[in-house]
Amino acid sequence: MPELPEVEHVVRSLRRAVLSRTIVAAEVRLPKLVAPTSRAAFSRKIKGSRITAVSRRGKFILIELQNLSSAKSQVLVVHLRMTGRFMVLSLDDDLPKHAHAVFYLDDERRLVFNDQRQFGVMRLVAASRVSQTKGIEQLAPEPFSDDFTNDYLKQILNRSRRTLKTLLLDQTRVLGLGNIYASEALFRAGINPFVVAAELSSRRVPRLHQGIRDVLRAAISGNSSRRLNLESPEGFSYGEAFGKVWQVYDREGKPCYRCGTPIRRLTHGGRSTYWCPRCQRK
DNA sequence: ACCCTCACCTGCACGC
DNA sequence: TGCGTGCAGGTGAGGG
Repeated sequence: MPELPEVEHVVRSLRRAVLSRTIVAAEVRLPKLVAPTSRAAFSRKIKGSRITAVSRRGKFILIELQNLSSAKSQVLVVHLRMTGRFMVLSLDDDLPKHAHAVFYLDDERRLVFNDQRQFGVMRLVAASRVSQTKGIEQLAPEPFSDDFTNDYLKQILNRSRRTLKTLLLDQTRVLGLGNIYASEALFRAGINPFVVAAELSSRRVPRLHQGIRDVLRAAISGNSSRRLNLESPEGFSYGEAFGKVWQVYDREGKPCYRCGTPIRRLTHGGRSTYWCPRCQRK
């Protein structure tokens, strides 16, 4: 589910909730979550580790662990995919239905990974190898870094015959957008989602660049204004609940906030694209 | 090298 | 009420 802003928010919440805690035991209940590592090996490696940092790269969550006995530093790399969630529960709380991993902390609490659709993945890697980890090594520059420039975006666009909407979902080209914010970024830029990337006129590239950064920034600050509380799992959801960031997504047939024209939706490749046919003419 | 389709899962909203 | 269909915030394998 989460796109970059939601992952960023999960990272900040994890820092508040579990930074400096030690994992006294780990229990994996869904083997494929940590495959090809066995559940036993995974638990053994993680047990007795202290959480020394929480960060992210794109949509990957990086939980840095210091092994107290061997002084070895490793990183728990987590991808939430569509429905993965972290929660912090007390020992008394019932586990939610899809709790696939439970980390017992040294303060009588449990960090729980819950994932209804079971797409999420977890991997332990040596700290020095995080950037070479499959999935991470090919990622595009962080959208707020100095490397994500208009020129970079222009080059990427020029090399592709795919539509803008499809290209924006490719994390190796543009990092951080998902199906919601790809539509939203294009709306903000006033650009039609079905334009072939290489055919976007040069003067529109900066607008797209701005649209991408603006929507991510707006979503991150919207999320931040309403804190994600890992301790009350029922108390939060991603997306619209966090602020009015969605201007076209899930608004088929409803009037465009800018011009009143009904928002349109098309599915291609099994994914919905939303746009305003007037504000985003070809 | 690129790009498309499908597969991975559960659950919900919808129409009949 | 039940059942079938389509859809859901993401990616990766496999094939053209």
